[in-house]
Amino acid sequence: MRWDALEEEPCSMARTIGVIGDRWSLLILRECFLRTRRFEGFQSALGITRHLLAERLKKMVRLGVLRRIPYQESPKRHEYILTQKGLDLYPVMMAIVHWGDTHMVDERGRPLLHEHQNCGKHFDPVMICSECGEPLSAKEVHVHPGPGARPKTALKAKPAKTAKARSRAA
Amino acid sequence: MRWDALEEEPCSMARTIGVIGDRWSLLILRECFLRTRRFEGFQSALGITRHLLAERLKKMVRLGVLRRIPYQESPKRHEYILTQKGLDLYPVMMAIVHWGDTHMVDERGRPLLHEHQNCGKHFDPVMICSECGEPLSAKEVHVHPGPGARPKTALKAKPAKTAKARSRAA
DNA sequence: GTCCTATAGTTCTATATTTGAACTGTCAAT
DNA sequence: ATTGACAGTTCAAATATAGAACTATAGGAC
Repeated sequence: MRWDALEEEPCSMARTIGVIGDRWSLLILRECFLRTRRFEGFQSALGITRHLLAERLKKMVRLGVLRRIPYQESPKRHEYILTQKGLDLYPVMMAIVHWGDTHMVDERGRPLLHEHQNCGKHFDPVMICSECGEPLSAKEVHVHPGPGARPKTALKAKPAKTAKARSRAA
Repeated sequence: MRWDALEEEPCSMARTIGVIGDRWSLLILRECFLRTRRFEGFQSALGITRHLLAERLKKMVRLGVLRRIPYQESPKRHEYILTQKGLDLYPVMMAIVHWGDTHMVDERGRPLLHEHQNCGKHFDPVMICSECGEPLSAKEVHVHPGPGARPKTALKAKPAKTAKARSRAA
């Protein structure tokens, strides 16, 4: 499967993976949320090759996650800022960070603490049901096909052939 | 940067990306949450090559996200189920799906609807602050170094050299 | 005006990863 | 004795990423 095929899948997760499903895009977005805006900033913070960085920034601009805006003339320079669509990825980022904080920290503890300006406290992100407000767990959720569903087919339907079946066909 | 270097980073996001930061791992996990358990099930649902599927399953078992348990003897067959560590990825999955539902659907609407058994309603996942219960947005959160932080260094510190600097050195 | 630096890229080759297709091995059913 | 289901493994070819150098514009130092 090619990357652009993902965006056509009748699955919101596959489509989103087409946007953020590679490590550099996710790390670039982390930097965006930490207020990095410029090419050199991303490059030195991440150690990503300049080639790939240029590529990924272009892609995320094309997909509407980042906007490229000039911050000076002569020489022309631009910076990359999150669009609303990009800002909306915040829960994804926080969910990822929180899982890492829970399962991947070493003995020294968390690398970053998050403070909610609203209440002034260090917090963890918690995911709840929009309807009843209770925390969500996988076991309490059932899925149903929605209006954009497709008859049950594989991402790529293709019957396997055995060696015997092939030799028969030949 | 190599993949295994990610797991050493003093950043919960980088470490998590080392686990789930590639498209196939995420799609395999999607299938796990949709109750797929077996090799052929993953393969036919995703169209992933058998080679990579075997590889990724092994990796996720090694990382403690999946457990490989026998479901029959002769011939020996195993299935892959989520550990608690794997189940804890649910908020990450839901956040990804929800972003796709918001920003990547076509005119036909959502491919999947989620029903919360608790309240019986179709819902969206909402991320809130564990302390005050208010929904989170990027702008209301400040980050501070935690106990596991490291003095400010790049993922990979390496000064750039200009052509001139190089010819001087030669 | 020549050199040096900062910034934002582009280009090139070497290496690593992924794809696609075929092959292996065990057992049950026909 | 053959076929099919299942869970992989193997290998060549295509694609992506890493690493390093190069290009371009402009400001300031000398």
